[in-house]
Amino acid sequence: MANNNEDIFKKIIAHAKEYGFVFQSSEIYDGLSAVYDYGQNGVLLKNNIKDYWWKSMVQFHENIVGIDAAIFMHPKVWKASGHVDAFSDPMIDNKDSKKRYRADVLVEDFIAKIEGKIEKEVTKAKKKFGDDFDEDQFKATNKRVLDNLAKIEDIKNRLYPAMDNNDFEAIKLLIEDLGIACPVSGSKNWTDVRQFNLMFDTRMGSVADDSSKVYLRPETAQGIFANYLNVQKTGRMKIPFGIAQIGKAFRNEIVARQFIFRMREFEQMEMQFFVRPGEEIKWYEYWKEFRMKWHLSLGIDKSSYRFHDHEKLAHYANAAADIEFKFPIGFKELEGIHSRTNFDLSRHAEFSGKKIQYFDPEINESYIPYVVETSIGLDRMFLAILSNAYDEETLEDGSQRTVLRIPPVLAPLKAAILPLTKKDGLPEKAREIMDKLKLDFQCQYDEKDAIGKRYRRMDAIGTPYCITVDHQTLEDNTVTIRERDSMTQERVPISELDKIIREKIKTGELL
RNA sequence: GCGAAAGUAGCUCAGCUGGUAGAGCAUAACCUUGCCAAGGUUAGGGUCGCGGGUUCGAAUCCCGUCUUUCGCUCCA
Repeated sequence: MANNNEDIFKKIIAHAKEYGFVFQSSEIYDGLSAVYDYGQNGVLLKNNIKDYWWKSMVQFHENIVGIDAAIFMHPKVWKASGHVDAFSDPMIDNKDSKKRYRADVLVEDFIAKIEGKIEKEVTKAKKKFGDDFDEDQFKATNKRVLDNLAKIEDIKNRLYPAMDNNDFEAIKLLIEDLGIACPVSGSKNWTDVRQFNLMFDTRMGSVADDSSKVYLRPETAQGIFANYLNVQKTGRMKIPFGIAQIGKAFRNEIVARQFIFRMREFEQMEMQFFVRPGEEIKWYEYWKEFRMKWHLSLGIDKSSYRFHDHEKLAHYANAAADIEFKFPIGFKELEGIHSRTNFDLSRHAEFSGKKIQYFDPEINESYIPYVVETSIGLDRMFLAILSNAYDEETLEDGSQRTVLRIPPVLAPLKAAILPLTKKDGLPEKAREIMDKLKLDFQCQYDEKDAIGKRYRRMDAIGTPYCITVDHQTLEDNTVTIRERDSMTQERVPISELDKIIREKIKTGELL
């Protein structure tokens, strides 16, 4: 069964490439690891997902507005958010146990062990000498203690300068010299010390010194927090209100795999909702429910979704849950709903020196707003839609077709216009219809190959409706409209087409 | 990052122990048919992932490298 799911996942990846949804980046140069491009159909699907999200969050909520912040931000933003410090530690791996440690922590643990030895000596001596025992004097005279203290001094004199200078070779050498072994495997078979900063950085301006270093944002949220005052003031926003954003973020993952599930460059759709302190849990519950409703509005089976409440909370959160989706690779995080307290805004107030406060006239009080965040991975949503839609159907006559049952509102193409034959004026008539419909819908005209084959081509990219122009069309201006999932056809007047398609697409749309 | 496997046309693959690359499907043009893919004719498309070595000669053997897949590890 697990194998079966893996196979399906592989098939979906192959299908995504074959039909122009997702290509590996720079494929002609052997590809770039964990970076992907969206193709001619992929970009349409992706844009439709964005649109569906944006409408439900911004257009349908009077108290939510959008922004589009730059990817570059002032470096201090990432100091304030904690991203710089949390991810600049030197790490070392044990090759036998495959465990990873902070290199400096390994050394400090070693120091702690020596300190433990000293402590033991002291306790022993205390027992021996009783009340007359002078600890300081003992430490200053006992040889074993002195040796150990000198050793600690020695280690510290090597460790801290090396840490300050990011001299990883020196740290590695220190670990080797001290003969530190892995607590799990007991082995001294270490990799080099490496720094894993999840943030990409680059230089701004021409001077290549440290002061011009800027990061590619590892999350879009900070662009919202940094603009909180701007938006609240210029938009005359009253709490509770939200700021939404769709945009790219970048994380230099050590291991990024599983197709577009984990990429180094990815896109988030986030909304930060600012609330009165004490009301955050109420809103947290509200957004959890609302976001789940949004997913279910696409008509995907309920059993494909579940909540996963976090037990271990991040430093900034007081409640957090994931919406997980049943990907072919198992239930995985698709969206996060987090109650972020006032951590971010307070930190930005502190680091920027600006007063980030909201005066709440209803309770006559000033406060730093609390934040409830909804954050969904656009690429993951794309993958969810794609893997849910993929179907290899065996028809009544025993033949097979591959069909993407993408919700019509998200489908790359809404309709295909197909003349039944290439002559008798049918192409001309079909072109007429195409020219009219393309003003409202993404359509494709196709006259190549047998009609059945053209239907299958459209099935493979998830086009929900095929409009076929036949000889009767020339007589009474009606066409057939063929539905992707049921493969049934109905005959309708050309003049009604745009209305009918609009109505059909609307089915299942949110709110 | 560690370990294992793989990489030949857009896709799926063949090419036996080294002798200078093939099929089916797909694509394009034309003909034929005309409501659920795969009729006919023709054409385009590959320095066999990349680099190096061995050899008279490498898709084939060796080394390195890149990418992918799986397992481990990581994932505020």
